[in-house]
Amino acid sequence: MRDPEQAPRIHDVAKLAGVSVATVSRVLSNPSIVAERTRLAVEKAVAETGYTVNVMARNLRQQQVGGVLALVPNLANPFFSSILAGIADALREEGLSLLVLDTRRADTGSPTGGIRSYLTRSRADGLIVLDGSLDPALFSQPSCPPVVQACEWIDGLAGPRVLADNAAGARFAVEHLLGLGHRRIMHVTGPSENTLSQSRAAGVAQALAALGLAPVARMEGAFTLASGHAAAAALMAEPERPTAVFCDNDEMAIGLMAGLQARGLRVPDDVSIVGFDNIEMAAYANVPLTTVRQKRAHLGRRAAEMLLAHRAAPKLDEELILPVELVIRQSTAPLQGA
Amino acid sequence: MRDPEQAPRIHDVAKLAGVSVATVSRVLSNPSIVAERTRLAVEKAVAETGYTVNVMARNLRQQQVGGVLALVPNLANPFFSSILAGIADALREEGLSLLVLDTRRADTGSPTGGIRSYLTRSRADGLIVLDGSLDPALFSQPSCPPVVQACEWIDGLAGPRVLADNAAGARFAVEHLLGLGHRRIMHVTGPSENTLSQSRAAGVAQALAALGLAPVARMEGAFTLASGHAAAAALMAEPERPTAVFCDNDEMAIGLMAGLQARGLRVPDDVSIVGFDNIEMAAYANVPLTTVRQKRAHLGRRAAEMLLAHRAAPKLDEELILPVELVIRQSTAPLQGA
DNA sequence: TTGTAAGCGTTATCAT
DNA sequence: ATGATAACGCTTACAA
Repeated sequence: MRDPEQAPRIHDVAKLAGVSVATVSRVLSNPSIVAERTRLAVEKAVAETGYTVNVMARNLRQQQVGGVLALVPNLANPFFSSILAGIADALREEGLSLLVLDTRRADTGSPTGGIRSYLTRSRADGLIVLDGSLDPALFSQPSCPPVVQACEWIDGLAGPRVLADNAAGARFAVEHLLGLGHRRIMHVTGPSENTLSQSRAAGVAQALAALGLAPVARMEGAFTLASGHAAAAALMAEPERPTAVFCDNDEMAIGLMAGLQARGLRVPDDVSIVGFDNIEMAAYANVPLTTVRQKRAHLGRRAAEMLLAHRAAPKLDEELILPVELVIRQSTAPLQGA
Repeated sequence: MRDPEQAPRIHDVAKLAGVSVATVSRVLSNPSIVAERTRLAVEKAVAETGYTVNVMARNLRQQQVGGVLALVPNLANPFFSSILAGIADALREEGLSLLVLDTRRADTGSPTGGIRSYLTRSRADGLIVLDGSLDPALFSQPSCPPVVQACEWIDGLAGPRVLADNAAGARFAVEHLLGLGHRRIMHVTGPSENTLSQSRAAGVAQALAALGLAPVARMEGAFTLASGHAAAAALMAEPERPTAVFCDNDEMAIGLMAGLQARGLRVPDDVSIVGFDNIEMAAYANVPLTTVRQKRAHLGRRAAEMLLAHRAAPKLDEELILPVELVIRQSTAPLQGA
């Protein structure tokens, strides 16, 4: 007899039901191909023993892991975690687990050394990469599972991607400000090497070029509240003070708003502000924030779905661009005296 | 010859190095017990083939999963995701993966049915539960791996826990308001069935009882910006309008602040507000928010460490209470005319 | 329709 | 110090 503390195995169920292990396996995975009599007997035995399949053993046999790994730059950042929520949703529907690796923290020690060991078919059935700053060489090993890039992307890494329409969002934001009569506009950007920053900068340039206007002042931030707050000082220092600011995300916009108000400027009376992302807090900011909405959970879901689709039928280099839209609130107003 | 597309197996390395698979395994897991000559030969063969162990096969053999599952009520909520970041950190140092399950979303369909199938030794080496609303019966199956409760806890589920000192935090908050002369205080709580809400309510009661004061007005919220915003209307409707509010988290405090200001009340001149959590946004709120700091990532890390410790030497029912502290900013001021 | 048995790729026991 | 081999628990040809 087996130690009753141990979890029952398929063998125990088979013995109890008086059938072979193969039949038990069939009942569990494809009940229709087994006779009703036997099926019932097996189901009874399963219930009695409390048997559940050993997922590890099944995965080994089927040469799959049963999980997808998401690589995120900062798990604590709500921007990424809401994308993860969408990914988790789509995966669960397919019976897959979500594995998470925080790339910034994992990197300590050897450069990309900590990460590399996770990028194997034996550890994940697929990869969803949310960190555009990773080395593309990481994904070139033959043992690397299929990859989908989401939200950010890596220069030099081909393959399927799901992105928000960053350029269009930035264009909408600046067009909105231009339409309100603003001409001295400042752009508070993310890090210049970040791919999101780059395409948003392109969108800003498009909006200006369409009206034949010169490029605007720029200030590089870090997507943080603190860097937005710091941008307030930079704005005050401009020889001709901007009347409107487009920030590459809502955190910087809210930080900027706080910084400007602390210096006695009013929003939107003295300065109009537009953000990007439409985080929940945007609607509850000091002055409700005009911003560009992107559906983060939906983006995550689409990325997961694309990964699953590519496992079945790899059509390389598919690129999905999700629409964004401008949400106008109270942080933007017509230029005074325009 | 083996299909060169396939990942190399330990067998391939052994053949190339002219040794047995056992020796290769030893070189990888315990190099010191094999002769230098052979070790070098094996290492050379490993490098040539690009071999990495098949983690799944190893896990099956060693009867472990190599990962810990975190059960979170809402992955998109930054409150939880920063705890996850701490958990992930501690796990990675031990070579374990972080698996994440969003319990609210997984619950769709059968009650707890979606979740139950994840709570097996064959799917996770351990569980970290961040959702106090789950059914304790879920964890009573014999096949359920070790559990540590973190942040929230489940009534009726014994076992190790890591909690912030919620009662003390609430007490600090109310003592602070009382010290400023406030007597008409309102408590905006989380859902009444939530364990956090309960212990914070206890802390509030302690602070009042110490001064022989009567219980304060209460308004039940949902830990969301929107519910805080809604509390503003409730506050205005009170027959004797409160001069100070303690909110069970910062989101509600910020929502409330926005709601009050929209009604023409000033913070802290007309109403003082204290929050809980010290989310990053608290310092950048309209009026920088006085709040109770709890170190979320640290809490997550301690929970993971406790889980790992219990795997080795289970000392049941350990309960770790982490200190919290009051961070005084500008949203609280002495009672006018006190 | 059901049973037998060969793997999946390791690690660990037992010899040598 | 090293090699042969039996597990780990399951799925899936192939046989019957």
